Amino acid sequence: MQENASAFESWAIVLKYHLKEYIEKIIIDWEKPQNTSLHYNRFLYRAIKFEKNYDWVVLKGVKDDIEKIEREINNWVVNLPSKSAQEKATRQDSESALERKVLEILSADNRHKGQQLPTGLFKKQVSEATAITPGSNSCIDLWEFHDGEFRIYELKIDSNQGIGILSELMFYVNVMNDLKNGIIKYPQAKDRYRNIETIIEAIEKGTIKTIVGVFLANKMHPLLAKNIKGIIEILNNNTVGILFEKKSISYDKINIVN
DNA sequence: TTGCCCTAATAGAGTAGTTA
DNA sequence: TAACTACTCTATTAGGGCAA
Repeated sequence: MQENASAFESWAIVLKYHLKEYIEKIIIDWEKPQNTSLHYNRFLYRAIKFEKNYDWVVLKGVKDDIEKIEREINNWVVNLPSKSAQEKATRQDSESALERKVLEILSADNRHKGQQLPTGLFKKQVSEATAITPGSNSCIDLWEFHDGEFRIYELKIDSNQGIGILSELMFYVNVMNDLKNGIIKYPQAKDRYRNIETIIEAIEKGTIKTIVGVFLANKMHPLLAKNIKGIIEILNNNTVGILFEKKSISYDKINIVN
């Protein structure tokens, strides 16, 4: 999803920004791969959400596959953390070490927060046989819930400046938005880790009003960094809808203070 | 020569499944 | 149910290509 060849939303957004006077619509077209895979399913989900979120995006790909995803999505569940996240990073300058530092900062107040929240999609129950998308290590870096706002942080260290950060964050935001809206669900589980009960309770009580995807990075890909305000403006000019005077889905960028 | 970008290889983290 | 294994995926690193 993060690789250049796969991050189609990222390229579409930056093209739409940098060539705004030339581009009215962006058409996403593709052929069915010979061997369909979990990655192809995730691509389909991402493509469908991209078109739903932005009225200038048109899907022209394999119609049967799009319709199949739309038909079955209500049966999907998201996997839950099966244990606590690792406490120690192997390297002090690693992304996971930075993630824990930021979590400590978030922990300074009383907001609900957590790290490494899985986002694998499965049909009805979590198992290898029922996997829809890659799920074993597809996780939201950090999350925070306060006053109706569910914030998803996508953290990148300075050396990781891929353009795919945008596609990755969009995927996480859409999964959480579908969870919030009851389109996809969490399965039953007796063991709960990483503060997941807070999220489940918030979904059940309907207290999540808005999802905010936050780019948490000092350095970004040049096509994003130079014009991040304009990029975010395009991201926020979506058609997802407004709840309680706030966008259901929005994006923001903050710098990491070392 | 230097710095940047990209790619491929590898290490590490997290997951589901299996077994005792 | 805990411990272990196999597997997948992401993050990280090293090295090559290219332009200034």
